[in-house]
Amino acid sequence: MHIRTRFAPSPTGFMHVGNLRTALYEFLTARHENGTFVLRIEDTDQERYVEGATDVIYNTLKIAGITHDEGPDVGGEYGPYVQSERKDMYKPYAEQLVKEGKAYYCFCTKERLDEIRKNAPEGTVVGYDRHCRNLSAEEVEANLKAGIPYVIRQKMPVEGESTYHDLVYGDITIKNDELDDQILIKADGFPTYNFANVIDDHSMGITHVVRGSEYLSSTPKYNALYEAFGWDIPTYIHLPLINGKSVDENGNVTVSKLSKRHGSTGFMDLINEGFLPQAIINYIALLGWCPAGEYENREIFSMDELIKAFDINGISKSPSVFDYDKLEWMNGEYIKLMGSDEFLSNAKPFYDELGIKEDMYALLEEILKPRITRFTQITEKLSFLKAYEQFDLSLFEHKKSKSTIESSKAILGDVIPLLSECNWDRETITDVITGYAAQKEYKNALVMWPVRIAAAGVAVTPGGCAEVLLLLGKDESMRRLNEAYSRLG
RNA sequence: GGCCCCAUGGUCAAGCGGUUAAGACGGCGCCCUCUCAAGGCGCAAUCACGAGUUCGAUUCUCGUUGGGGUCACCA
Repeated sequence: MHIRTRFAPSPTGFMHVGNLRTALYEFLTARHENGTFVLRIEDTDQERYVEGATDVIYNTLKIAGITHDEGPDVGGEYGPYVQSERKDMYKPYAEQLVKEGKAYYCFCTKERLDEIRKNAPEGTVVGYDRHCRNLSAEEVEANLKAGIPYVIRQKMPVEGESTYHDLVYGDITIKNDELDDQILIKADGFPTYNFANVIDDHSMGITHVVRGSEYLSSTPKYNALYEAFGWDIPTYIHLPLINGKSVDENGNVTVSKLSKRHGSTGFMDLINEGFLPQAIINYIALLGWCPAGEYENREIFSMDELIKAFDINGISKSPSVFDYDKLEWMNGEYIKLMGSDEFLSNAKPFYDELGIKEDMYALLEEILKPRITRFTQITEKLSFLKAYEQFDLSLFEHKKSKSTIESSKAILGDVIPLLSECNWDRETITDVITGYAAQKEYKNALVMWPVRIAAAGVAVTPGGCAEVLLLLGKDESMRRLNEAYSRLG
C-alpha cells in the first residue's frame, strides 16, 4: 500500500509547536513507508486571513526540514491544494447526499437554534432537534422557491453505536444518538471544515489521517460521511496533546494545553530565542513517541534517522509536557556536534556585534562550544571583553586557589613584567605563568586566579586565564592588569 | 454537565503476567580542574487508589479519584 498523509494547516501566520509536531509525524508516517506527504492549505476562513501567512508555513516546513511532495507551491496530481480554490466542488457532494436521502435542507434560523439551547435543562448541551429532517418534498420545494436561506445537514444514524479503530488509541465506540445532524454546507454556500476535510482527504487519496487527539471524539462524524458516500475510511492515527506546565496564583503547579504563558510556543519564536531547527524537531519528535529496537535509548536523531526509526507503535497515548530544560540540553548537544564552519556561521552575528576579529574564531569556538546551549548566549559570555568595571576587589579572594588580596597583589606585581615581555600566544603565556609558579613553588591556581580576575574583572569566564588574555589582546590585557594592580594598593 | 480519552520518578519515558521497574533531562554528590562549563563516576526519586482475575499483577477486568479533550452555520 502506498501511504499518503497530509498536513492541512490554516494560514494564521503562526506555527504552534503542537502543529509542527503533527506535521512532523504526518511526514514521518509517510516517509518511513516511502509514501507521499501532501501539504494542503485550509484557508476557507477569510476572516482569519493574514497577509503572508502561507509563507510562514512554507518557511517553517523548509527550515524544519519537513519537505512535502505535493502542495500549492510544488503542484501534484491531486490539486488544487489550496482549499479556497476548491470551494466549488463541495456543494455538489452535499446535494448528492440530499438526492440519496442521506442529507436534507434545513431552514431553521439561527434564532430558533439559539432558542433550543436556551430552553435546554440546566447544565445540559443539546444538539439540533432535527426539526427539518422530515419536511415533505413540497415544503422543501416551497421554501427553496421562496428563497429562504438554508444549510444542508447530514442525517445521522439515531440508534445503535459506532466503533472505529485508531492505530494509537485502539477501538473507540460511541452511541449514535450522540451524533448531531451535522451541517455540511453553510448558509453562505461554503462547506463546513469537517465536510471539506473529508471531501479533500478522500479526493486527494489520503490513506492515513494523522492529527491531534482533540479529533478523537469527532471522528465518528467523519466516518458517517465516508459511509454515506461509500468511501473507504482512512487509517486513523491520533496523537496525544502537548501540554505546558505553569504555576497558578496559589502556587499550585498546573498542566494545561501548551500556550503562551508557558513560554514560546511558536516555532519562529523558539528560533528567535536561539533554538536550532534540528534540535526543535528532534525534541518534539520525542514528545509522544519513543524509539525502539536498535534506536532504543537514543536521544539525538537526524531527520534521516527519524525517518528510519519512526514507528507508529511507539506513539504514546498520554499527553506530554513540553520541557524547555530538555530542549535546552538538546540544543547544546547539537552545538557540540557542529563542525567549525557551521559553528562559525551561527556565531558570526554575535561576534560581529562585539567586533571580534577573525583570528579569534578558532579559540572562541573551542571555549564557547562546551559552554553555550544557545548561540544567543555568546553576547553575555563574552561581555567581559567590552566591559571592564571597577569590580569588587574581593573577587581576588578565592579559597580553593588559596588566593587572597595580598597574594594577588604580590603575584600580579611579579607577573605583569614577565607578561609584558612575552609573546602573545597561548603556549608562551601558559609557560610564563606556570614557569613562574614552579619557580616560586606556587600552585598554578594561585597564580592564574588573580591574573584571570584582573584581566576579566568578573568571576566567571569562558576559558581560563591564558584564553582570557588572548581574547583581550596584549595591549588591553596589560592595561587591565596594571589597573587592577594599582587598585590593589 | 453528557460523551470520549489518558494515568510509571519533577519532566520525557521503556515495560506489553514473574525484572534488583531501563534510559534521558533536571536535581544532588564525587572526580577532573585557574573560574564556569564540558567530560567521567555515583546517588536520590515512579508504578494514583480500591476491588477482582491469577500460583503471581506496574502489566488483564471493573470501580474510584485525578487530568485532558470534545460537545458551533470556527477551523
